[in-house]
Amino acid sequence: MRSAAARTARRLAEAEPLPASFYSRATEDVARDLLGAVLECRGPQGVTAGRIVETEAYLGEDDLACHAAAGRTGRTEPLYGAPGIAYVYFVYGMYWCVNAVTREVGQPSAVLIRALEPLAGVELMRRRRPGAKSDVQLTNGPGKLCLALDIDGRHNRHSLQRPPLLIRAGEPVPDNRVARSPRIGVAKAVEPPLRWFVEDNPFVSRAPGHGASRLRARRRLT
DNA sequence: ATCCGGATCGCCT
DNA sequence: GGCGATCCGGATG
Repeated sequence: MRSAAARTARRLAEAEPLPASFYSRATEDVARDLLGAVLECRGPQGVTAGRIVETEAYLGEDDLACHAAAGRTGRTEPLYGAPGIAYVYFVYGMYWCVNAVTREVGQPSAVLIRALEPLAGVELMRRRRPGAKSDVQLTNGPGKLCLALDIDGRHNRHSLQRPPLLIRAGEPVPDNRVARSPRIGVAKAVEPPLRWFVEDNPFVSRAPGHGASRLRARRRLT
């Protein structure tokens, strides 16, 4: 009853949090390297965690799709903070999205976590996402994963290196398993492609494996 | 498979 | 006043 998957989950659950230096780099590099890392949230109900399989880079004030394009405001303040803290924002009047702040203090950029593959606390996630028709729907989108892990405004500006919210090192994803595409839901600044995802992973928010969007969306790194 | 509207509200123009 | 870094359910091909 001790499957390889269970052992892997256990090892990842005990891995060290990624250090601040991991985030003090170009936002594109952080977005790519966050694939495979483990996002974990602890709360009164227990621990939930998942492997990051999809990310997007938001580059700063000159990136029209980045919230920092509006400049330094109450909302965007965390983006100007220390690399390695969380930027958690409220959208569409009902959802939260979580980012990891990158580069350096005063450089307002971040990586949006768009999808997870559940690793721990799946039962808890199911209770928090009663409408999900399958486990894939638990965390295959930025708003969904925040509901499943119970991430919200309380976590805004919180360090990602200690509980209750943290990102641990995980199994690295090789280049031949990584694909890029334009960012989702972004009308402005479609180029360059700033979305990274694990190819063929079923938990990616928009599976590029079907339909006409396939050729457009799928662009492997190697 | 794809398109569309509704929910719901903080934020910036 | 209008619009989102979204999600869901229903209609349409």
